[in-house]
Amino acid sequence: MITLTEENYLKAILSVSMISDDKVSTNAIAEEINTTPASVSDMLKKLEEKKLIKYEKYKGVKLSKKGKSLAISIIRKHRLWETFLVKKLKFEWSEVHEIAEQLEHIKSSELIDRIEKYLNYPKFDPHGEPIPSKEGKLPIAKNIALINLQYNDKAKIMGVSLDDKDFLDHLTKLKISIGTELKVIEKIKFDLSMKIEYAGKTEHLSKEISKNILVKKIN
Amino acid sequence: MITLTEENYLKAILSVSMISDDKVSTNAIAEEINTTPASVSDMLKKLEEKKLIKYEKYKGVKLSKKGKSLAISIIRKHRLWETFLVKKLKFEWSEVHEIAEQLEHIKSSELIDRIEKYLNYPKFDPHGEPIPSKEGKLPIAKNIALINLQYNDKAKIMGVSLDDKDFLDHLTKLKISIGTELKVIEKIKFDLSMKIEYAGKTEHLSKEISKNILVKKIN
DNA sequence: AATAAATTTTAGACAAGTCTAAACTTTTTT
DNA sequence: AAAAAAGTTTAGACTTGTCTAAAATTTATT
Repeated sequence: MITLTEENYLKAILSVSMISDDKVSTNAIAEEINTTPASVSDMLKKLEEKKLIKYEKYKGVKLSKKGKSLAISIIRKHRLWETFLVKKLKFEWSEVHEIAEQLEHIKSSELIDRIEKYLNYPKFDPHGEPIPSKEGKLPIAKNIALINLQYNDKAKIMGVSLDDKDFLDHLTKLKISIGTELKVIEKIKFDLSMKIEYAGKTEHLSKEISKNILVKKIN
Repeated sequence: MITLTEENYLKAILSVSMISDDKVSTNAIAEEINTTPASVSDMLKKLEEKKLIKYEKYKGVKLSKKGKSLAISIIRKHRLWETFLVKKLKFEWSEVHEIAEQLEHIKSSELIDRIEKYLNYPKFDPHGEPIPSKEGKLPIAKNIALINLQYNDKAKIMGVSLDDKDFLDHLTKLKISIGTELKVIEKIKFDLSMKIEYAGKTEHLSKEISKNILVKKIN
């Protein structure tokens, strides 16, 4: 039996390894879940014993096949529940993260498969993140961050990479959402902010914002 | 903050006190949640400290106002989730108990209120049990157990008082469900079993079955 | 009313998960 | 290549919830 805490560690390890790919450090995991490196060390021993990770002291950690598949199944549940909350229960996209953090630990694969069917097999969650399949494939969305676009580039917003209430509420206020098409009309080197044009208006976005918006270039 | 375990204890205390009403014994609680009386004693001390129960050593326990309202809110969540699972996700009534046991602990009153609205404010769950209101009123369904009917009585099935897979699957096989109308055509004193007639057929029900079927007399 | 039986509580131990402080490795700097 | 810094692990303590065995209390029986 795998505990809720163990599930959260697996998810954190997957999440960190998405960025850096290779082996994951104790400190990085501790940061991800706001705990101490000492606690992480303790837990890594337990996960190693359960064959959920490959772990060598002082050398970092990688998910095992079993661990990765488990972590992906939790991501799958999280994103399907978020989709359910927004599509069916009419929550705002900024409100669903915390609730989905709880729902993702409900143990019943039958349940999540039925939710998926009920939602008509969605491919993306409300933040534009891809939903892993039942078989455990985690599609890698290869969108780029808005901050990387150049002057005059046109793009379509595909999602966000930060699930934070303040951030999402701010986007909502700016009327920026998935599907919005935009054009970069100025890049300010000094603070890495940028001006964009969309829906007939112009807005100035700080780097904190543009870093976390995912886009696909269009022409 | 109230823990999952504490919630389960409150639910157990409410559940036991529904039968006997008065103060609840340590042993009865232990039996209800399959643990030892010693563990219950330990937990009662903690619940008393949190003012969720009124507890005197060796004298039994009662829910406080706060404790009762919490327990009822858990029942409310349980029954609404069960209704959701059956009505929207097309689960069988025998399949939903275990999943609802998990879902009832999701912390978000907004969520459960939206589920309630999404289901159009149902009054009863799939087993015929009444769903407490948001304000915490637990309607007492005053149906009687089928076993208490007399020879020639007619009745309509209003619900079941046991949420057990084998039991519910058995009823489904007999085509007994909520709304079924029946007539008692024989009562066997020796083993407390009975014969009933419904939907144009006759069935013989053991006391284990008829004890757990709730009915309302009709004429 | 005294004793036996049943019930309940306490004492002490254990497992999971966490933390701080100290010790140990690895990496970086000089 | 030694010293310093950064990163990681261990030791020991604490919390929550559990258990067994023993002690205490209440209830039932004679």
